[in-house]
Amino acid sequence: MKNQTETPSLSAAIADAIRADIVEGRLLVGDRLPSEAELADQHGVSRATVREALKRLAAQSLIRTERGAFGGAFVNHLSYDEARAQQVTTSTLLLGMNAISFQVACEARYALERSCTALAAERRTDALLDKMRVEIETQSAPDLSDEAFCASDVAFHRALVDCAGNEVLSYHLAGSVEAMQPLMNMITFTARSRAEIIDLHRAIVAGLELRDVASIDRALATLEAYTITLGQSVLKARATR
Amino acid sequence: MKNQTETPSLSAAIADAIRADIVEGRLLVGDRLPSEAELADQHGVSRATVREALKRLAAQSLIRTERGAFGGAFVNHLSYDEARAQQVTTSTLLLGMNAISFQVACEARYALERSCTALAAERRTDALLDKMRVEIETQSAPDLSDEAFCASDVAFHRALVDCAGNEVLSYHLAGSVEAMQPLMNMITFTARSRAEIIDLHRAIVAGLELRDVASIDRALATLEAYTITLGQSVLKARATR
DNA sequence: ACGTCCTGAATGTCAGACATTTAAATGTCT
DNA sequence: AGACATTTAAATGTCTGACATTCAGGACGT
Repeated sequence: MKNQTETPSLSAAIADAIRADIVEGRLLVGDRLPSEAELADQHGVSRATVREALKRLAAQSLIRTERGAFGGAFVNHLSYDEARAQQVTTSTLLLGMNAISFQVACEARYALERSCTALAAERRTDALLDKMRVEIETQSAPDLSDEAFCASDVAFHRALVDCAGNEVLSYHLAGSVEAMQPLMNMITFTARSRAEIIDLHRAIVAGLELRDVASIDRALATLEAYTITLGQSVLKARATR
Repeated sequence: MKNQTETPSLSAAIADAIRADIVEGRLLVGDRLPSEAELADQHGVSRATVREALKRLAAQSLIRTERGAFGGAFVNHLSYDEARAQQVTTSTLLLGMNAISFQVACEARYALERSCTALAAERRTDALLDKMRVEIETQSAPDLSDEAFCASDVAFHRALVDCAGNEVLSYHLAGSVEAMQPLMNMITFTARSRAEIIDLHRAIVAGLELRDVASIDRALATLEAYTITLGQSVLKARATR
């Protein structure tokens, strides 16, 4: 939690101080921070500087501000959705900026996803199985765009991880799956490859229904290998272009 | 990526616009943004508003600013360390704010961690095994504080996930393990429980050395069950207090 | 009792100023 | 020509004071 060996800007320092108050429990969810003018007084800086600090915290969804009488900055209740959205933004950028091979990213993604299979087989509900079947139907439409196919694919895997019935696990896994979407979007899915993927999706649903962990793991491993070959063919095509 | 159904503040809107430019590739790593004065002109707002927008982006490590001549705001290269630090902050807050049972968090953590065992057994290096042995030594010191024990525990598991030799996987797993640390810190480790944990750590190292995936998984499952009982005893003690 | 207006406190925005930092241009000496 | 000192300009960081906007709650009148 320490950085700034060089010129620590005041607004960053104030943001760090308030962030520590929140993370370490001195400020609780719903608490109201002092007004900008009061914070400026307390820290001996101008209101503009305090505002920059507050905007930093708002960007991390740590606080929320309300206008009007008895408004102000409040410690925000971080929901799973907000947290996942931030995680996805960060992970997406990380993948996009670090010259990560498609293979490595894919390997990580499916290794993570397999961590839900045992729990998912045990706890899957009919509602989630139905959702997965609906997505398979969607994916089977012949005139579906690549983007829509990818989106449905994400929704399918999202439902799979939700089967584990563990919100924390869902949060982590859904985030890592969604973060892969930009990489997946570069793949053009032929009718042939879509059929292959849909077959594996059906195998996953069947495995969940039978509570057969091994068959789910097998389907995911096959899906991983197949996705990697698809990705490599894209890269090869790009190289010879 | 859409929000603000209500009063979209200008600084938030400008931040969203620039963020989209970065995420969607119109601004590349290292690119310099226009100066604050130019951005203010372009968007028809004051410099203060632009600065608040830039601080939001800086809080997400999307940009970095440099002072002086030919300084400015540059699209930041997001490193694994920065990304993990953010992920940890977000996940820690999420766990702290959502009344998550220790059991659920623990279940998720170990489910995730087991996703690295197959690759780790295959790819573990002597250097990482040595690091894990050093941490076991550290944990064996009788006069170690609970915080130091937890810190060494995190370092041990960090080395374990690094054994998988996949940076992306390490990023996700290390983040989820570190995010658990505040919850782990509430446990007071007796000499007895430390010995138990250290034994399991030894079993993990032995399993890695023999490339015996099943024994690693077994040790992790035992560790999970044991950690959950420790956590529950803390909660029980707290309830009767 | 009920709507209307007013008021006060807070955030959101603006304009202009000054301080500080830093690389590059310029000048100066050997 | 080369090494060093100085100036300069562009940029961020900060401060000040002002005004706009929002909104709960009270005062007021009907």
